[in-house]
Amino acid sequence: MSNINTRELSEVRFQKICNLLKDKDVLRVEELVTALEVSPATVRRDLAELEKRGDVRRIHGGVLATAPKDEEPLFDDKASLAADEKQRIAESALKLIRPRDVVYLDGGSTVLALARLLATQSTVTVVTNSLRVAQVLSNGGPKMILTGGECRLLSQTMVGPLTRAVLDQVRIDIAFVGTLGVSVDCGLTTTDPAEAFTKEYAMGRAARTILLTDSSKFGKTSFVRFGALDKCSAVITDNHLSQNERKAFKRAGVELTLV
Amino acid sequence: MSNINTRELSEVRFQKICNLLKDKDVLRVEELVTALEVSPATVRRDLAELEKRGDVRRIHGGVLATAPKDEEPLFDDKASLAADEKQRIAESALKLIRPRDVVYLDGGSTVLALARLLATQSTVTVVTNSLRVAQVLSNGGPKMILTGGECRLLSQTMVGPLTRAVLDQVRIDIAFVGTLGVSVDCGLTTTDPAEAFTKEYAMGRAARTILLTDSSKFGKTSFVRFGALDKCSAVITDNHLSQNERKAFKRAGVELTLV
DNA sequence: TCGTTTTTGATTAAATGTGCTCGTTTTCAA
DNA sequence: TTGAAAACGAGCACATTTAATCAAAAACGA
Repeated sequence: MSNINTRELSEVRFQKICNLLKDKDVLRVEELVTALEVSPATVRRDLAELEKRGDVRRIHGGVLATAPKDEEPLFDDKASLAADEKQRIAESALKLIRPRDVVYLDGGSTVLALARLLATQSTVTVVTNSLRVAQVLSNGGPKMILTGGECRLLSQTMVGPLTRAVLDQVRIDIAFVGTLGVSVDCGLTTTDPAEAFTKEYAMGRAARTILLTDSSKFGKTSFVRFGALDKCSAVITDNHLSQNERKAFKRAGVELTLV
Repeated sequence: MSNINTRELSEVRFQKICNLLKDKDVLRVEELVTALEVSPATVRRDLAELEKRGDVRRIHGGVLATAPKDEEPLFDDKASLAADEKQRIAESALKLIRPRDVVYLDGGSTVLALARLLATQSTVTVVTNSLRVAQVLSNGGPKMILTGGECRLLSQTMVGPLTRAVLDQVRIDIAFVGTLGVSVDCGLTTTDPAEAFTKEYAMGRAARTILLTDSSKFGKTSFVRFGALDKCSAVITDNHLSQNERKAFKRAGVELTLV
């Protein structure tokens, strides 16, 4: 009576599929058939359900993990992806800050690494639209001004036209911004229009803008553009950047700092 | 005398099911039948009850442990004091909010309790200058707008003239503010001038202002005044308020709601 | 003791999940 | 562009699970 009971519950399969997708971000239906020991029809039904939930993205012949690369990582990334690179980039960026500078810090994990380094400074003033930066600096350190604005859950930032109200009233010496995509063709891009608005506006208010981004973002293009490359006084990234990309950006007249 | 107590009370079974789910986060109905030595019908009835309580999630063929909700590492200092009173005050305040209201939430632990109750609402819009409120609502819930401004470490709020920039651009239906002192003579008082400025400014922008404060603040006077009592449409406090204070405020024409 | 209420177990019809077949769509190479 | 192979979705049959209903057993109060 319980010999057929070896069959798993559907939720367990869902879980397994998601775990398999963490190791290998594309799976064929046939692979899942052998891995889960169920029929192709069941695999397809499972994938349809998971797609409906937004956990995977189906393609002909298989399935992709959602959030391939240019999607925004959820705010639990902390020290996960390229932590070493982000740390080195942040340390390099710190050298550009002078005493008593007013520093703008954008959302994004690389900029957040810079915020951690600033926690012990006290002469600079930090202006930020990032709640995570605010959290890092909320135990003391530099004087901090928040931009206000509508709160965007995914990135934990304050974005949109309302941010202009505060930004209009401050002077920014140096702005550090991150990005989800940077390419020679499209410049700087991100997913959310309101987020893009605030990035662009803050850059416009700053005497200098420094782009901080790990090399994986190069050549990527996201949804909304928030500026051309020439808006950046400098670009700091890690030394895993491919030769092709280095040449392309060099031709475009962008000065790269690789750390 | 319990002659043949072969049967357990249902609550005992509930407990056992929950314990089993801690070891193994998915269980078949069949497993529970053998583990608890009851009929499938009883198991299903138990699961239905546990699901209604929110302790488990049923699926076809079995049951899942509910997602272990991320516990807030919230470093609650004052929030633990008079927690019951604050909770009751917050619950009473919640009734004053109508669907689609724009709600202003001030800093302070009593108002923070109200924010927690609003975390499941989605029709209201929250405007706040409190980073703690932002943290509570950062996992979803109502649309949230932050005022921006200078960050005050002690209270984890955004204060000062810069908050005006955003506040000027929003309409507030109902504002909930806390205080450090409330007295018939001096009205509402707090320690920090910049904090006082923002409280007063937000109150001026709101159609209605509700003061939420536990009874220990009555008769106290702090450093900076941020408004008279008649600026509040209502005052909600706990029922430990002394008779003397009740009379004094009644004479001053303030309507108190005691919970 | 009796009658009532609550809980449990059994029965049955409805709902759900799975694997199969079959016609259609997509992909890839000629 | 065209044709073959692979992949897909829809419908069907079969097995399992579930909800609804009812009867029996136990607990309870008088």
